[in-house]
Formats: sequence, C-alpha cells, structure tokens
Amino acid sequence: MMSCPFKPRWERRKDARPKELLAAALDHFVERGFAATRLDDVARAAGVSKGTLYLYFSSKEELFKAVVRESVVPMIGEAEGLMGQFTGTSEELLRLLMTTWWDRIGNTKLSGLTKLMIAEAGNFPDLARFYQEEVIDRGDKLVASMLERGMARGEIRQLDLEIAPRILIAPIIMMMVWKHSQGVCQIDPNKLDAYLEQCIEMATHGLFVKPTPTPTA
Amino acid sequence: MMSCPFKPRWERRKDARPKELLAAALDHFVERGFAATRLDDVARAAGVSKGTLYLYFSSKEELFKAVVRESVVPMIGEAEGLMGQFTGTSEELLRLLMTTWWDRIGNTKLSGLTKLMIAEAGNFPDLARFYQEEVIDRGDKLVASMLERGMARGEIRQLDLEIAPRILIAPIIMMMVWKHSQGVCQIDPNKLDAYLEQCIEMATHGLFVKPTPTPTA
DNA sequence: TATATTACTGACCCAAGAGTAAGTTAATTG
DNA sequence: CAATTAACTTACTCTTGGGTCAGTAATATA
Repeated sequence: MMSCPFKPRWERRKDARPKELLAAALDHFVERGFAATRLDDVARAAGVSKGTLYLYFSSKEELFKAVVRESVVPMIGEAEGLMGQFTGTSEELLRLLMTTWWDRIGNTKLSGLTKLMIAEAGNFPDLARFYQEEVIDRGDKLVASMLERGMARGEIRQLDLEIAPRILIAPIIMMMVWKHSQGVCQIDPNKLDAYLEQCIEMATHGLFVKPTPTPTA
Repeated sequence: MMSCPFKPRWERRKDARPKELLAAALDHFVERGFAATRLDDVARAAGVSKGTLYLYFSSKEELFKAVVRESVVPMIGEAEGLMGQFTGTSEELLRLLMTTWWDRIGNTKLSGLTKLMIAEAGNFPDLARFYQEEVIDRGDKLVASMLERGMARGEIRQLDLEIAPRILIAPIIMMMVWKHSQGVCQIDPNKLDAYLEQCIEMATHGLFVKPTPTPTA
C-alpha cells in the first residue's frame, strides 16, 4: 500500500463525522448486537479512532440511541401519517401497513435493531426504557387504532386491544429476528415474500378450509 | 452469623453437585442470558466455588448444553409421542400441542432458554448449531407433520410446509420472548391465558367477521 | 510565515470475568 | 490412628473492551 506523499494522515471533517459514525455503528450493532460491538471497530469503520468517537458521542449507549433516533423513529411518524389519511377497507389498510413496515424495516438492515432490542433489553434497562417509549409504545398504538377502526366499521370482529396487536405483529417480528439469527431458524431468503403474504392471508382468512362461525367475544 | 463449631466448612457430595449446578445455571441463564451470566455466581448459588464447577463441566458452553439436554430436549420426545398416538381432529390436535407446549415450556422458566438462544445464537455459533439440531429441527418437523396430517385429512388447507409452521408458532415464541424482556413489551400476566386462547382462535378462525372463501394454493 | 485553535490520535487505565492449578481439607482405607 | 485419596477452595493469570487524556498535526487567522 503506497500512500500519496502529500495527502495528510487525516483530515478535519467536523460535520461529516457524526453521520459516518452513525452509519458504521448501525452496521456493527446490526451485525453483532449491542454488547458485542466494539467501539474500536465502529470508529475504525468510520475512518477515525475511538477517541474521536467519544468527541461526538458521550457513551456507547448514547451512540446507540442516536442510531435509533436517526433511523427507525422517523418511520413511525411516517406510518402514523399514512394511517391518518387512509380511506379504504380494513383489509387493504392491514395489507398496506404490513407491506410498508416490511419494506422500510423488516426487509432492511433496520430489522437488526429490533432483534437487538429483543435480545439485549434485559441487560441494558436504560436502553430498554428509551426504546419502549420512542418505538414500541407508538407502534402498538398504531396497530391498535387500525384494529379499532376496523371494529368500528364492522369489518373486524371484537378483539381485546391489549392482546390482538401483539399476536398480529408477532410473525413479522419473528421474521425479522430469524433474519438476524445467523444459522438458527434460517428461512430460505427467496421465501420471504411468500412468508409475508402468508402472514397477511392468515390474519384475514385463517387456517382452516371451512372456518367455523366466529363466536363474538 | 454463627456457624456450628463442628460442621465442616464444606462437604464432599460428588453426585449431588451436577444437579445443583445445573439448577443454578438454569436460573442464571434464564435471568441474565448466556454471556452475562457469571460462573462465579452460578457456583455460589449452588453452594460451591467456581473451581468446583469446572470439575464437573469443562466450559461455560458445555454447562449450557447440559442444561438444555436436561430440560427441554426430553420434552420434544414427549410431544412426538403425544402426536403419534393422537386420533382426534386437527383442530383438537392443534389445541393440544399448543397448550402442552405452553404448560411445559412457555409458562415455565424454560421459556427463558428459548429467548436466550434467539438473543445470543449469533455470538455463539457452536451453541447455535447444537440448539438447531437438538431442538429446532425436531420441533419444526413436529409442527409440519401436524399440518401435513390435517391437510391429508382435508381439514387444513394446502400450505407451504417450510413457511406455515413458523407463522403458526411465531406468536407463542414471541410471548415467551416478551415474558423475558424485562420492562419491554410487557403483557399483563393475567392476560397470558387469554393470549394463548386468542392465538389458537386466530389460527383456526381468522381475524375477520366474514372470512372470504379461502383460495386453494 | 508565525501563531492560535481544535479535530484527532493512540497509548494508557481499569474492571470484569473465563479459565487454571497449587494447595487445603473432608472422607476413606488399612 | 496414620496414610491416602479426591472433592473442593483460593488466589492467580490473561484477555477483552469501555472510557480517558496528554499530546500531535491539520487548519484558520493575522
């Protein structure tokens, strides 16, 4: 490796650093999890030293929060907007929300953050609280209000709104988790779309050939 | 703390130690995960020192494998037997399998091991391989053959057997995961039974008031 | 070109925890 | 009651990685 004799050993790039560090951090967190990610590696991947990282982020946890704020939090707002102005049937809305969620998060590296939180929340209570408030609570509310809308329109049967949203999203969350569990529970990547389609279908149509009449709760 | 003057400082109890160590290890692994569990603590909880633990288990990973072999592996065999001699309808079988699974694993501390593997498989490839072979592969096969049986009997519609089992079990897995994600995604413990019931109902009946006729794949 | 500023480096400290092995003590045996 | 065995302990080594800070070098300024 020859280095150009007049290129300085490093440059001062105060405003580019945070973005680059966040990008590198996202990659590493997604790849290895929170605890197992080394800040040395993150810094090196961003082309700086660990000391520099600490100039821009005061701790590992703050770095992680910044990553989440930059990447997933804005998407919740987007989804809230999407739902607000929707006028079609509940089935269409269900499909719309699930597919956009999958496009924007599930099928991207962001799904790794979901898996990370599930995996490590217990060991980092501070991160857990942060994520609960900024992401989960808002997400839950979103799905619940979708169901509520459907129930009000008579399209969806009466459901317990503390439970039903969780059951509905579980298969998609698990899908994201499995995608990032190297070697365990692997699903053929070619079948991911089919999986999503099955999730939607199962939610709308159920499993059996002749659905028994639904008893109202 | 007075100690009885004639009680020896410790006893030699060669055959009791492994059981006690495994029990303590299970508790700690479930509570804190694999990486974050300190063998010092496990040993102390079992009333011995860390050195003793290493007399019976050659490494942290071997200790974990032993825990899994003692606790969850035998239950798979049990479930396989249960299915083999079952004669009722698919809906009854589905319900039976889901409830026994919940009774024996989901609703006990063993669910913590499931969560642990999901969380840490990526960082411990050797454990991942072990768990995949001893638990997941066999479990998958079990659910798939249940669905196959139902399809053969004309009770369950034609499904992709690589995908459907996963979607079916996802809500229960997530339930186990949430139970062990201290503070995140908490579900009211009183609603756990209702949650399970909803899972079964959703799988059998689907979500909507008037299920559209199911297109055969 | 000289001086000041500050973005950045890299060697360091320190705590934590897996694994080890020399030594200690309970039990067993003749 | 020795002498022996082996279950158990204690104090140690070694590695890893978050966080720090004194110093260095790129840039701005005069």
